[in-house]
Amino acid sequence: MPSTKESIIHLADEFIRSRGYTAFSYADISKPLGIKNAAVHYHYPSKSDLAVALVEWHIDHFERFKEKNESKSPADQIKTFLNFYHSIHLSGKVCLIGAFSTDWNSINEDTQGLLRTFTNLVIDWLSEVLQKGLDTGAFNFANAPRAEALRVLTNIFAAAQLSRITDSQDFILVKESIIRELTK
Amino acid sequence: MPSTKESIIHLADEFIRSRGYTAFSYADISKPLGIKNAAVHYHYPSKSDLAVALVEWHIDHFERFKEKNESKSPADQIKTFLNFYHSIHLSGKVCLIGAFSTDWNSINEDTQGLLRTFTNLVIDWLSEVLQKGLDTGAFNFANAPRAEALRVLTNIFAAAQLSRITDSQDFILVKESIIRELTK
DNA sequence: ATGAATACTTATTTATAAGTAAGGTACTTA
DNA sequence: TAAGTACCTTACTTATAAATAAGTATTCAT
Repeated sequence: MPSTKESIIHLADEFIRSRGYTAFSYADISKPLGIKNAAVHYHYPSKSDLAVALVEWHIDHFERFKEKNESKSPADQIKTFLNFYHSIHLSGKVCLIGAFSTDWNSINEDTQGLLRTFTNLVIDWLSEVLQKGLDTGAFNFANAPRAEALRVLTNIFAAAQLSRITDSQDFILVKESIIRELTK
Repeated sequence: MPSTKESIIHLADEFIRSRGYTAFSYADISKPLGIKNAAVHYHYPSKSDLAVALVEWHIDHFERFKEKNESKSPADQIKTFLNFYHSIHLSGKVCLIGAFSTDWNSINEDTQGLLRTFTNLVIDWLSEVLQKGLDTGAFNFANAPRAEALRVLTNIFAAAQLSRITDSQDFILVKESIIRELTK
């Protein structure tokens, strides 16, 4: 059973990634938990403390994701990564990077700094996996690894955003074309 | 000299694309114009009326963009489109699609519907230009036109978002790799 | 000259947001 | 057993948001 503190983070994640950082309040969190908003302030005194804790949670989560998948082939690692975004798409949300990138001017410097760390962690991991796939002949691309990583990342996170609007097969079109292009 | 009504739209565009829809208020708009917030309500009774008007403005603007560039070659049309996003990147903002896609659950149905129209307008235009470039031999890609259009669009709008976070050459890396891939 | 439309202001309402001070309860450790 | 400490509630403050009702000034057509 998750602690109140964990439940708060979980709900904050839900709201930030479905409505945006400025669009949710402590009342949105306290109500479903059956507590008062002052209790949320007890665990996270300010909204930016909550934002910081959320990014930290995602950093931890991503580190575990890396470890869990490090023995897989580059192709399978990329597929697992894209499947993670597929589940985001199915939930109707966007990813943390997508959410906070548009909320950039509404978050404080600490959150911005941690988000930069997190984003570079993802880009660096993608670069490494793509490079490895290039070395083993599993992938085929002409870009520098970081450029290719950026293209994959921007494609997939923006696909999750765009497909909220067009409400179509667009996410799947993008996802499949990423795999096709990398392995062609 | 722009009318008050035009200035309001312009400021709303600034705020929505730099901070997000939920993060700005009528006071943010009325103050720099030297008017009262009730005057903003006079022109746009509710915030969603303002959102609808803004999307309509972007639709008009995009139609004019299409007309102005229709005589150009496919390669130049794509470059002009990417340069438009480059100016968004330099201004530190994101595009309308990027902004409203993360604010999706905070905007009303009318705005959602118009935004869907606008987004498909952009995707359809990109598809056509890409197809024409394929026919004339200027471009080279294996995807269906819509899939290729989606990849270009998601790459460039997410690059504008991502480069707010990483604060680096990442936007330019993505932009140049799009052109390189299309014309290789 | 007048009445209507346009473009506002003044003044207010209602609701919600973020945050805090002070207190209560229960469990825990010296 | 007394003092912490963790985890809350009650009750409040301060600020801001969206929206509206009613009034004012200016222009413009008849």
